[in-house]
Formats: sequence, C-alpha cells, structure tokens
Amino acid sequence: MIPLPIPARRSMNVLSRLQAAFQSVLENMVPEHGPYLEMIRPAQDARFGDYQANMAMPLGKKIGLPPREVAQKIIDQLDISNWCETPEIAGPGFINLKLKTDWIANELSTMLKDPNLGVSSAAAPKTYILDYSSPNVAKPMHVGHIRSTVIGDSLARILRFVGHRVITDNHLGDWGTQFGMIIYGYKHFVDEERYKRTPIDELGRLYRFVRRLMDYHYSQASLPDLSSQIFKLAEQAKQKEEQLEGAAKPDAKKLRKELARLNEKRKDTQNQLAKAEQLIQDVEQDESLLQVANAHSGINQAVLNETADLHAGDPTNRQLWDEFLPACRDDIQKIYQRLDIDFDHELGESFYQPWLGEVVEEFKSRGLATESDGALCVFLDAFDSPMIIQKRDGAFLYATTDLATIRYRMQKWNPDVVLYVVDHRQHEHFAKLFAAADVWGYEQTEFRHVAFGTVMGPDGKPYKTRSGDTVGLEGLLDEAVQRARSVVDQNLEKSADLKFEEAERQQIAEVVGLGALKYADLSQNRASDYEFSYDKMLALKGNTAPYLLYPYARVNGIFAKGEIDSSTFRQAVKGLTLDRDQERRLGLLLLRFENALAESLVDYTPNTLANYLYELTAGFGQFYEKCKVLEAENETARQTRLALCDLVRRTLKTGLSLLGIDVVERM
RNA sequence: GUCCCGGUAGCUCAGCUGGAUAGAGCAGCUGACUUCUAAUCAGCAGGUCACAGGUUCGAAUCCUGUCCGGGAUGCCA
Repeated sequence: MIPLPIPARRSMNVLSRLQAAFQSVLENMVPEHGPYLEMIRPAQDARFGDYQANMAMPLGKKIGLPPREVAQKIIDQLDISNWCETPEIAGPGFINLKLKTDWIANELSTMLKDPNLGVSSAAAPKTYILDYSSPNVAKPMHVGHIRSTVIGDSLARILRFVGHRVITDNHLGDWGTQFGMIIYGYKHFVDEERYKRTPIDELGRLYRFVRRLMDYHYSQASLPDLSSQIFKLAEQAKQKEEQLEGAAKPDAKKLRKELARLNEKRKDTQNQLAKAEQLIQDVEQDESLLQVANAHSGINQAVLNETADLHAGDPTNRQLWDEFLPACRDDIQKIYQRLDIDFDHELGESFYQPWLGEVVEEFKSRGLATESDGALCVFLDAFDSPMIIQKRDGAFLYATTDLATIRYRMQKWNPDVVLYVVDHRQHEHFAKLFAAADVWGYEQTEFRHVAFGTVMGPDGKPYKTRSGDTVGLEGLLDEAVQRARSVVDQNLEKSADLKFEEAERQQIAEVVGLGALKYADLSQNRASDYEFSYDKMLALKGNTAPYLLYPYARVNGIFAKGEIDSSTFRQAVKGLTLDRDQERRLGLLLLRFENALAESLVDYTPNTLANYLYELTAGFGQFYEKCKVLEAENETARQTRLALCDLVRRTLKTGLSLLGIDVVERM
C-alpha cells in the first residue's frame, strides 16, 4: 500500500522557520551544520527575547574565532528582518532573537482561520505500527494496564494528527494458562444456568474460583520450603553477626551490608509465608470449599494439561476456547469503549499459532538458532543469555510468538517503525527480540520499546488494594468518576448563579474523572514510576486535568455571554494587535503548539505535549486576570482577545484530544 | 555476579539530544471575589540537582567511580 500524498499546509512553526534562516547562513560557514541548528530554542528568560541561538560558542571554537565575532558574522548574513527585530549578542556569544509583534499577530490571525491550528503535515510520512495495551483476556484488567493503553493511544493519535500512517494493534494474550484455568473450571464447576444468562460473569467467577484453589495447593506445597529458607537465612545471619564481632573496619562494612541484605531477604520470605498461610486459611475456614479443594488436589497440573491440550488441538478444549473467547473480548471492549480507545486490529497471540513452527524452522535452517540443553536458542552478540524460541519439551514461547508477529507485520504493512508500549521490566526481552529481528533481515525497520514505569501506591510500592490484590481497572474508573462528581457538587455549591442539572453534573464528572485518570498518567515522564493519587489527579490547580479543562469552559462562557458565534467571528476578524505583555506571551505560546507535538514524538513522550498544554493554560490564566475581554478598552483589543481566547480553547481541545481526553462545554 | 532504570525543595514531580540566576503543584505564610465562572490569580519562604572525580568557554544534563532504591537475569509473559 502506498501512503496517500498529504497536502502541505503552511507551517506555524517558528522554530523551523528560524532554523531555515540560520541554515542558509551556516551552510557557507561549516560543512556539518545540522547539529548547530538544534541549538536554536525558545528563550529561557523573557529578558533574552523570544528565541535564542547558541551555536556561536562551539562554532567559534571550531573555526578559531572569538564567539562574539562569529555571532556577529551570522547576524550580518541572517535574512529575518521582515519578521524579527535586529538580533542581539549577549554574554559569551548568545544570539537573542525577538519576533516582531506585528508578525506574531499576523501569524495568529492565520492560525485562527486554519482548522488545523497551523499544524502542517509531516513532510515525509512514515508507517508506524503501535503495539499497546495487550491485556490477557479472561482475566480482569487491572491498574497495570492503564499506562500501556493510555500512552499507546496518545502516541497513535499524535502520530496520525501530524500525518503519519498509523496501524494500531492490540496484541491480546488469548492463548495462555488462563484459558486452561477457565476450561478446567468450566468442566468441573460451571453453573449452567448462570453461564447461559451472563457468560462473562460466570467465566470470571470460574477464573477466580480456580485461581483460589490453585493458590491453596501451591501455597501448601511451598510451606516447608519457605520455612526452611527462613531458617537457613536466620542461620546465615547469625554467622555473619559472629564474624562481624571480630572483624576489622573495611570488612565490617561489607559484612554489615551482607547482613542487612540477609535480613531483608528473610523479611521478604516471611511475608511470603504469611501470605501463603493466609491463602490456605481462607480456604480452610470454609468447610465446603475445603472439601472441593481436597477433591481437586491435582488441579495445578490439571490446568497445565488443559492448556497443553488446547495448544495441541484437542477438539473439546478448542471448542470451549472458541466459545469463551468472544465473551472475554466483549468484556474488555466495554472498558475500551468507556476510555474511548479503539484499535485497528486485535490480533492476539493465538492468531500467530499456525506459523510458529515455520518460524522456528527458518531460524534453524538458516543457522540463526542452535540447540543448547535441548532447547532451541538464538545466541546474540552483546547478550550473555540466549533468546529461547523452543523449549526442551517442544513448546513455543512468548519470544516465538513475537517473532512470528514481526514477520506477519512486515509482510502485511511493511512498517518503518514498530513501537511496543510495554512496561520497563521487559526491556531485555525486547532488546533481544530486536537484535534477533535484525539478524533475521529486518534491520531497515526501527523497532522501539517504549517503556514505562510502575504505578505506585502511597506507600511507594506497586499500587495494590488494602488486602494486597491488584486493583481492578473498572473499579478504578468508577472511583475516579465518583470522586470527580463530588468535586463537581462541591464547586457548584459555592456559586449560586450556575445551574447544572443532574445529567450534566454526571456527564462532567465522567469527563473530568476519566480525563484526570488519563492525564495523571500522561503528564508524567513515562520512564519513571509514579504515585497514584485520586486527590492529586483531581486537584483544581497544578498540572491536572481539571485545571486544563477549566479555561476551555471559561472561554465558552465568554463567547456565550457576549453572544458571539465562533465561526462567524473567526471569519470576520481583521487584524490583531498585541499591546499587552500577557497578550504577546500568550500569542507566542499558541504558536508553539506544532513544535510541542514534534517534541513529543522525538522520544515518544506524551508528557511533553501535556507540559506544553499546562504552560499554555498557565499563560491563559495570567492573560485572563489582566485583560478584560468583552469589556476591552477598544474594539481592536476586544477582537484580539477574543481571538486569543478562541485559539486557546481550540488548542486545548485539540491537544487534549491527542491525549485521548475529552472536554466539557462548561463546568 | 552481570546488565538496565532511577536519585532534583518537607511531599509529588517537570527539566536531562550541554547554555545565561534550576522550575511547577501540594504543604507553610501574605494578599485579591458587588468583577468575562475564585475549579482562579498575585506574592513570600523553601535547593550542596545522592556523592567524588573528569570532559567543556559553560554540566542537573555527557563520561568514570562510589553510595542508595527499583527491575531483569536459559526453557513465564
């Protein structure tokens, strides 16, 4: 498939215009001018102008001239006088650039009339495949799925918006042990009546029930081992303590460290033991449940067998799987619908089963994989351990499916870039996978692991419920909305003149709650772990969804009060004049939108866009405080401010939509 | 053991492809609602950017080492 040509639009990107101007000067001064163009950036301090160019210092070094002299040479040849003030040289050789205010005003009126807010399409559109969310079906989705889902969705939206061809694919886990579990559950414990009426609920119940029985037996089996481990660790700790008594200083430090580590480990193991005992106790407290558990003492192995039978093509299990899968998929679909997320494809692990053998054969026949300890391994430079693609018992693995997936995607879509939005713990797996893809012959494609950190609880540990279970995603969404609702109600109590009916309150709560949840995630640097807190994500100030949603509603309020029709207004606007500082600053911020999008794609970091929107909102706040809109000093000021308001509103709406967040007309 | 990620204000976090005096929000203190929505705005205070070296005209940012935290580590995904 050939990418469709995309009509070029006029770019509002100040930075790329400056770069173009500098390029024609630098071309004559230095052969490798690319890196120097990167040294143009928005000024950090308003006193230094609007933009600054920092290349004179390194350039001076390179060509052996004083930096300030180099700066002067550049300025002399720079052809920007019709849209910039005369550049100034400061300090060791910074070139400070200030845009002509009239020019900014002019750009803004163009932006006002452009439905795309001046964002031009990518000059060279690429094909991207985005692999994200990828939950195990038949297990309830939990808090761990939110990041992949939300980050991947946002990246897909941004890439599309700037004109790339984007294919999103939800690589569902639909072929794993969890199906062995519900098959076993169905065969032994199904409530036919319930299954007919509400299959999803019944399958969910079966999954949890079997999980419980398995945990029970597994815990029992692990008790002796855990106890003896604790004993051993205690012994070792005692030994260390004795050694420590007579140890010299340098050794003592090392010993103390080892001792601390041993104690830590013992504590961990004790916790494991306590948890196992709890699981056992839970079952034993219930007489009838205990009887069932005892009657199914071989359940753990039996579940593995059911899974193996399914994979081997056993007709009964296959038929059950065919029956269960649609129900399971519908179930997760409900969550996606609520989060407004959809995929072009949902090709799960099962989809690739028919080709795993072929892939393995190819690796074998081409000498890319060799046998080691009975397993088929791909040995890769730069890795100590190989990537195993077939187990000793002949079974295939995660890595095998991933390779087959790569082959399928290459053949079907021939992507330039494939992004895997998966948590950071799988980094090494992907490093190996990509290295394998490389030797396989796909070295021209960029494979990229877009890694992200863990969602933490207030205790600084992975977010869990009080009883230590993972937090279900559906409940998470409900609570966010419910808390947003109480914020809505609280605020409406304060202002008597605003009247909101029940339905609108609920709708605002839904948008704000889900928006807050997504925004909390997306405003964070994806690489770091982050602390989950309803209170923080729903705060009215700071880098939160409610704060960003507010100016949108405010601007709507202004237009409503002034009885101004937006589209008529946009067409009618003649010229803008940015007299006030706040107006000019806000205008500059608005012109940076396209650049913010580009920056968020450099390293696939939606938080770059989120931070920009936050800055824009803060800039609007200052403007709003100082500049009356409807009752401006004169008609031109009024027009200018209405235009700025309209641009802020649209930029926020568009920007938030690229984060997958909806807006409310008033709040 | 090896490898990967992190350590920035009391707390939660931006900034990290090197740039001028390190930024937000919360918490603390002070102010601003007869006003286009105060779900807001203005101000004060708060820092050895873990530590030590190095590269550089210039380092929170790059390199090396140390400490601390998390993760991965041959047949789970």
